[in-house]
Amino acid sequence: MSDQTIATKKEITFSFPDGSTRTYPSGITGVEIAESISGRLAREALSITVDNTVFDLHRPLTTGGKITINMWDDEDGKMAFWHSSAHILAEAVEALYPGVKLGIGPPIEQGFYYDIDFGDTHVSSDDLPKIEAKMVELARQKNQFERFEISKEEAISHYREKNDPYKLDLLEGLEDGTISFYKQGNFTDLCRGPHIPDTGRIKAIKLLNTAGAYWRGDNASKQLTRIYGISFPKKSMLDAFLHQLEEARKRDHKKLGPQLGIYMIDRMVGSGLPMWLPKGTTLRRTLEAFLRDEQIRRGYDEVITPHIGNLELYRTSGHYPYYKDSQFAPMQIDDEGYLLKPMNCPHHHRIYDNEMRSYRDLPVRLAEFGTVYRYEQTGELNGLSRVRGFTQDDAHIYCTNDQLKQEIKHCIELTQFVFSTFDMPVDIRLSFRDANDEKYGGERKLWDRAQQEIREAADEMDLVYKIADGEASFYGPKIDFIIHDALGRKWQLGTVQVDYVMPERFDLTYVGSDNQKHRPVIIHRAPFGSMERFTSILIEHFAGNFPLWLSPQQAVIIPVSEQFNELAESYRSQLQEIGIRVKADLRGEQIGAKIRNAETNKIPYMLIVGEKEKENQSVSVRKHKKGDIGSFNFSEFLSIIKKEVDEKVLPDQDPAPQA
RNA sequence: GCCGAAGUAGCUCAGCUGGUAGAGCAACGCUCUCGUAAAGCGUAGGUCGUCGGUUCGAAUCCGAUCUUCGGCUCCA
Repeated sequence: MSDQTIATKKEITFSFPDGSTRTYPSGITGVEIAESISGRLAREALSITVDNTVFDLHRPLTTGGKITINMWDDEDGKMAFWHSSAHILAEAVEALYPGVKLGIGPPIEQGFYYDIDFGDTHVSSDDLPKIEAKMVELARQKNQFERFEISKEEAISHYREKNDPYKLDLLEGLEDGTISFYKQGNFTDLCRGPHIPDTGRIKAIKLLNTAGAYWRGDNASKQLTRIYGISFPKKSMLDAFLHQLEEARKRDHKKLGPQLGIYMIDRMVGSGLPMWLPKGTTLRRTLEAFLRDEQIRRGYDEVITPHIGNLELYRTSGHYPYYKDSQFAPMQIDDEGYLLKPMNCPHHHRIYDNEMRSYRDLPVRLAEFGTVYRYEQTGELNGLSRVRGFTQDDAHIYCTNDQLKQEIKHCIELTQFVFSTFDMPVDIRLSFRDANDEKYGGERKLWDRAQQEIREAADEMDLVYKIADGEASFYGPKIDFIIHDALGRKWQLGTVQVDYVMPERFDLTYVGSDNQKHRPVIIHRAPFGSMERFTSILIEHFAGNFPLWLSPQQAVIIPVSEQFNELAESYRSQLQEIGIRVKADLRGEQIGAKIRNAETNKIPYMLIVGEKEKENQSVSVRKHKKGDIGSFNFSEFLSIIKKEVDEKVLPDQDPAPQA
């Protein structure tokens, strides 16, 4: 960069996001540009982006281009803010723990962290308030972030002197002439930047937790202490963030799941092996029925395959011994090795190969809710979302190369339909191969064609997508669906993957119109991914307040007193008759207690019956979280509730029946 | 697997520097027969995750181990 060049009389022109352009003398800084527009802009600006490169606001600019002055709401602004916060964290730690060695301290999606080698000192979350207080003190000093460039040689001797092996390791990968340092207060760090103008912008700081993290993410190298934190330009933003955290904590499926009777994990059965309780099973079977019906409508055939398979099957697929470390050890049966199945595909491939396939039969779409077992490391297990035994909503589509594009479209369409039912927005990522040919199997020519067709399919469906090079699986490119839940968190769920490798390995063929054998291509797809993981996300997405069609118990009948138990029973059987999951609460409790009980169990409908209802065959309806919605003729209510189930109405868009 | 934290009644939690466990809710029994988020009284319930050590004495101190939580690594 030539920004060190003293500004000449040259003029440079910037174009702003609104399309307007302005001309300034070369060497002008971002702050000065902001000031020329408004004082408030200058006060709140955090960084400036020129033609996709982000600069400090105090950096003299010598080339014009498209600029954005980044505020808190701009991604580039926020990243600079959190990056600068990480520097303050490091400054505070250096002040409190002299002699520590610093690793890296980047901004992340929500906040920042710094990896630090504390030597023999143990730092735990108990120490965070102290560090946090120091950070606040340093932030208040309003120290400027000063940038300077130095030679690689100087940088190396600086860190030799400080005896910091991590920074020296980082320096090795850097070119001379591109090395910059940033200094604020008493702290200097090797850093590419950019940073916010001064520490005073940071008004609220919270250190969240500590964790071990391997240097450079390599589990063979030393583990450093990572401190996570977040910071904001306003105290109120921190409060809102903490409130959001609290919300997420309340929705935690590990808490809500067992509480609502969805699942349990029992140490005698084994960790990572969840058991679906009756209510959870109802929920899961309802989800499965939903997807199964859609699949049948779309020409899938359902199959069922065993939970174990001969080791030979997995040698053929290549999964054994390649994934040996993440599988349960094979068992010996009559001199042969058997494996608890880690995926369903090989079984399905053998079903495909069971008969002679003609091009007229294709595509063959085999679907199975197939349970698989994988050995996950103990530290990885997490409620329902990371387990050792789970069920995939798996399917394999065997088709010709000419059918591929159409089939990809079908899969995308099904996946989108599924997520729209839950009102979950979806991001689409096309995961393609990168230049490292070593990583991939199958013919390059076929890959290129598949990637082309995936892209065409996405374009023809007017999808908005991102392309991620290097994210493909080893056997083919794929489309990943990343959904957003009600709290705005992102989860990668469904995938649609193209596979050229397995047809070769299993020698799968079909007879073409030319009477010659041809290779089919396989699409692996799973909209939910895994029933366990998807359920965990559903629980958190809805905070346990499931839409009526998914609720394990859809209604409870509450007689005002025991005198009306008979009426309650009669209503219950009529509701059950039309397929509603309903119970009558006939306990000798008071009505308020029964209602409270139903509310805490998140039962969508509470139907109160007493004298009035007995007289005119009506029902007083109370909705979960909404309260009393009035009285209905009972037979009228039957059709209302039936309709709500059939239409899969979501809790929020709920057109509450008017009394 | 690695770093850090935590495990007391079904649940939520109390139990100070060692003196052998306590509350609320839930459960069960009785009374109340009740109109939209907790009726009253009573009963029962714990070898304080497990094993070992220190001590006259351990929920409390030490060690090991298991499980869970927050991360790291991994994820066909």
